[in-house]
Amino acid sequence: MSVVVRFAPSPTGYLHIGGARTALFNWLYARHHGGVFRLRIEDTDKARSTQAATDAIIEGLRWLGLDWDDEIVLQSERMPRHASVVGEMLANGTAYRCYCSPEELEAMRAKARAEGRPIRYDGTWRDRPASEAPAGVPPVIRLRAPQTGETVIQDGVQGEVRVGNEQLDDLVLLRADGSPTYMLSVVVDDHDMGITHVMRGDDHLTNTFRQVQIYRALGWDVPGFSHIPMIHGPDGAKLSKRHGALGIEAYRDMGYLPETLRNYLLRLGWGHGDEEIISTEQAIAWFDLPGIGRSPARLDFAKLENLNGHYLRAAEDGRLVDLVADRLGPLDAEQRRRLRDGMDGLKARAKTLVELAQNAGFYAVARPIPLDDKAAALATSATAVLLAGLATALATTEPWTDEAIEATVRGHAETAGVKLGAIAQPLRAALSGATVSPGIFEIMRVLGRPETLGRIADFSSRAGI
RNA sequence: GUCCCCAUCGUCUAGAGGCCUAGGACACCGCCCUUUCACGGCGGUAACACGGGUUCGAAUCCCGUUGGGGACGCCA
Repeated sequence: MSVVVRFAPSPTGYLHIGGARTALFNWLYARHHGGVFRLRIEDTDKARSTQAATDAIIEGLRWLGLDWDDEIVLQSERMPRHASVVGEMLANGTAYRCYCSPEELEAMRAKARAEGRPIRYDGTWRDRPASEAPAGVPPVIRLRAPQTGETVIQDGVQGEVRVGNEQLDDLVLLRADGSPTYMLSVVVDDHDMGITHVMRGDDHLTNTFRQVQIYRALGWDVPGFSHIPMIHGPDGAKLSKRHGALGIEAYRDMGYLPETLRNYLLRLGWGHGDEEIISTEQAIAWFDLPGIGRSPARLDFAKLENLNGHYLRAAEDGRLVDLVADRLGPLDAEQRRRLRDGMDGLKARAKTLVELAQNAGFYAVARPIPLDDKAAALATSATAVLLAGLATALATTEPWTDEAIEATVRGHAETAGVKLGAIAQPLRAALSGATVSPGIFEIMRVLGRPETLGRIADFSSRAGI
């Protein structure tokens, strides 16, 4: 049987990190099995759903590189179908009308809670004849669920999970206003879309029992289920905005690469021996249910950063120039050329694009370049004299390569009788405006002779020479 | 309260009864490389939650405890 899976977010917020992982797992599963990955927007809650959220989810999936197959299904457009299914259930007796008011239900729940019984609908209208229905009260439609025995699910991750049917109650399928509930909609849509395997967050595990009951009532085949553990914040508590329940676009803005997120999210709750750095191609080849863990995982930004550093170093220079340019503002051809030529030294020193852009700034500024406090402190008459001498030597250095430049600098340090470090730091300050930077020989090569000499001259005049 | 799930270094995990003196990665600490900071290399600290079983033998199986998490809506 070919695999058909789906990602079904509700557009009440952005694509958060847990949702992104669920989407990734489903996508990987589909691609691994040569199946189909579909996207369904569960927008039946009109009050909370927004177009902006839908757009953000779609944009997030695109950015992550998770492409879906076929048309996007909007659950709201399928409401007539949901209602008609309930009509059939009403006709064959697997569902019934309930006229309880919200107040009655609340009292029922409060009583059950007080008496330590399971909190569930007591079946008041399960067998009452329609003739007793109160006038003018629109009913909800409830599932006539089995009251004895147990409901069992074979979960691809959690194994066999069972619960006594007395724990479950007659859930609402259709609201008083005629709109379908989530429980009903998911089942009907998954069935109609031909979903063979449902993979979703652990928080849905207990919902699954109820959904299975709906499948049974309808006489439909039950799909496979796999419930993946949730992602917790660094402190082990539920993910909050403070930690990481941010939209995926927030991670993009923090300077993480999509391939980093794919790799990191994959390893959060899934493993393949000791493998850590896993390309997407490799992930598709390896991903399957048995590798998914059963316990919840915590978000670890330190590891995310480290991984991002890895992918930054592996990324193509041209692409990084574009990404950095997005953050630095409009760049001219010369600035882009410098960034590109200096990218090698730059990318080894950054964990995120934010850092990369920050560190690359000195290549893009015009003379005289700004110096930070530590760099400015190095601009003394002594260092200025040292650099002025170096500038003279640099004026005739040929060819303008790292090696030749290095030889000139080392030679000048020797004739001046100072250690390389004594000349290297002020030089770094003059060229980059900071005391931390890529290698100075590389910087000079990238900057070119005129700019290099110009920056040194600026530094000297700043020191009053 | 009722039900369900989970439990290996600080974190992510490897481990499917003997290969475990518990492996890898991140983080942390040393050392090396070195003009700074990184990168890289080498080394180190660090875990089977607890208590009972089962077994010749348990991180691995069973039961309980504790601790986390989740579900109990006319939300999804």
